[in-house]
Amino acid sequence: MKPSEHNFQKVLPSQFYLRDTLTVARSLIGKGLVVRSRGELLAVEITETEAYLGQRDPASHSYHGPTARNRSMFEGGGTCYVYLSYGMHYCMNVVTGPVGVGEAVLIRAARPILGEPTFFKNRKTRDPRLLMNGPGKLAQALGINLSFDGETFSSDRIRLVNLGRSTKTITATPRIGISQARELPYRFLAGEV
DNA sequence: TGAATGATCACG
DNA sequence: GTGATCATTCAT
Repeated sequence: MKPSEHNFQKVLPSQFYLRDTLTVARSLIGKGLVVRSRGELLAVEITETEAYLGQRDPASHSYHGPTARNRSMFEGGGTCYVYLSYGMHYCMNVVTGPVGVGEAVLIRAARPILGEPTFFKNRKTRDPRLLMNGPGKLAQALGINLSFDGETFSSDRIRLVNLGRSTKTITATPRIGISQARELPYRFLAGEV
């Protein structure tokens, strides 16, 4: 389907986010992320995610309970949690489960659907492979920053939608860039490894 | 392989 | 208040 034929109207229902976090992480592969940035509509298809299981997961920001930074992780399924990573990159998460639980899915990578010229401009690269193949790169391409923290994924500004596609193969592997619980296969990718 | 770069958090 | 750590990226 050409980008112009998308309407991005099939917003994911709140029920989507209330399932088990690993299920949500897997289900987000192939879904559409739509962002309105300075009046321009941007859209990508999610290709890589990681689950962070809250207070039972030592690698999760919410492992030690609520803090000023992770506050939005506890605000319930469908909330957007954005944080500054390594002092220079933003990373975006989809909160899952009921209010107070503190679980979320990190969006790690995607492929462009709409707004590609803006993505290249934001990323300052010419190589399509380096456009959004990492959480910091994805956020930079989409213009995500802390002002999106606490937003809900059914808003006009940022939303998650069903693209009506099915992803044939989804692979699970260990998570990237963590030092705790490295062995757990909580990372999900579209396709084979 | 390591520098960049700054917020966060546990600890005392 | 302090220092180790960090759900990363990029150039070397």
